[in-house]
Amino acid sequence: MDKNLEKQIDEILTRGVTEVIDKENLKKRLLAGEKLRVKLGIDPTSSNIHLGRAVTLLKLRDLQQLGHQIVFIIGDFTAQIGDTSDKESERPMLSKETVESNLRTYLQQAGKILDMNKVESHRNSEWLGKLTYSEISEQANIFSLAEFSARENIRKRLTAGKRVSLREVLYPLMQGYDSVMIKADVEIGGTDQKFNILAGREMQKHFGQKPQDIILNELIEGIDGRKMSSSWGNTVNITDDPNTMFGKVMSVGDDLIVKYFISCTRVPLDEVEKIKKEMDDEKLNPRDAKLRLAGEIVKLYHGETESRKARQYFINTFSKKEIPAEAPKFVVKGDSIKLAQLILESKNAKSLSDARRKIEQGGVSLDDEKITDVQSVVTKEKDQKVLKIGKMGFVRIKFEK
RNA sequence: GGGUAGGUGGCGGAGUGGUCAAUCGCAGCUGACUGUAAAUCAGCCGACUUCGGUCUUCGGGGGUUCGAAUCCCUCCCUGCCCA
Repeated sequence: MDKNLEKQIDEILTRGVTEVIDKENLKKRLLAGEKLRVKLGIDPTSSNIHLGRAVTLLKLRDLQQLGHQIVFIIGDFTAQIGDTSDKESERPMLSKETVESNLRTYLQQAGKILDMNKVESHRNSEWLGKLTYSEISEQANIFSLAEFSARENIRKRLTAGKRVSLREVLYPLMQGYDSVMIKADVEIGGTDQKFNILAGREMQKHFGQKPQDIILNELIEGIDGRKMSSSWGNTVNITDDPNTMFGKVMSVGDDLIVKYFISCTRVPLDEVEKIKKEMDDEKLNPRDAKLRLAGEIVKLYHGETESRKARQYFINTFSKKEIPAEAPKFVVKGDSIKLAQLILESKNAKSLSDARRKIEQGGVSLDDEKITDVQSVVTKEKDQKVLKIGKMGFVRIKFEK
């Protein structure tokens, strides 16, 4: 047996993974060199792929590199139904147009991680839209109401007196039927998907197939420590520009460093272990570990050069508080402009009142000089000077006729 | 079908005729501090303003009143209980 392959497989089945069902079986099949069909359900409810979702995609990449067939199920049908997994409220149904545009951006972003030429993909509207009432009834008969109401997120809402629609209950059936249609060997997803993915096993058995194995990935916390989710606005998106991405990772709590290293990077595990140990022994400053982490993550999505630049930018602007060399330009037509207006137009405030507030509160400085007069006017003597708004906003002012 | 409770700012949730642009918590913003865009602390947190004020908001529409988120009518939506 190839020792190296076995090591790789072990890593696939453990790194950032919370649970594998059925582990023995899956490991055996992977070792045997079978080409497995690995399913990922994509829910085009939001177009941005964030680090949390990328955990799963990275795992798929590992599998793809071993020669397995990745199969995307695009939930264009289910997206219009709404999933309940780990949601505290009902998800809205989405229009066809939104789903389509989300999908396009999703696939483009997924291409940053996976070789999309080798990915097979299907839309579940292909088959779900054709099912008849009697077929749906047959499938619905596989499950009982008790199983559904026992799910934590459903039960919580039920006891809290929130509405749970019948429509939502159908969701796992659909996801499970997807597995049947593509004859999935393995399905991958976040821990929150456990129930839905397990439903796939039951469905497959019902239709005379071997039940799929399951890899459940760890869910990672967002920059505010809560679960990373688009609806919380605490995500690091893989399309974030290098500086933003770097900064967001730097703002993550210290206790998440190791978890991020494991789930969001492919830094060798023995190195991660070393970093953890050195931090525990206080030989390594968590800040430095985080600098490395941010660098690794940015490198994954933007490449080595950009990663190095982002690191330098961060150190200069936040640690040394320098004004960045490449602040975005803002062109002013004419000879002068009101400061508040300038802040608004350069998108550093959401309204004039907001801009005024920032000035009053001492958040605005021009050419290293704090300005607190709300009525200030910027004249063209300040051409090419840099305006700083808050901690992150920089604008180089350019006057033009 | 019967009963009942509701719909308030990004979210949660007070307020039940004037002192309400509306308590409070979360999110957000600014500052101080810090290795950090973390934590903590302080302030801010509808829009516009010549900083005196002005305008638009409490599910939609209509009404009563000097005056309504608060009272009445009507429409729409939702929860819960019973069938």
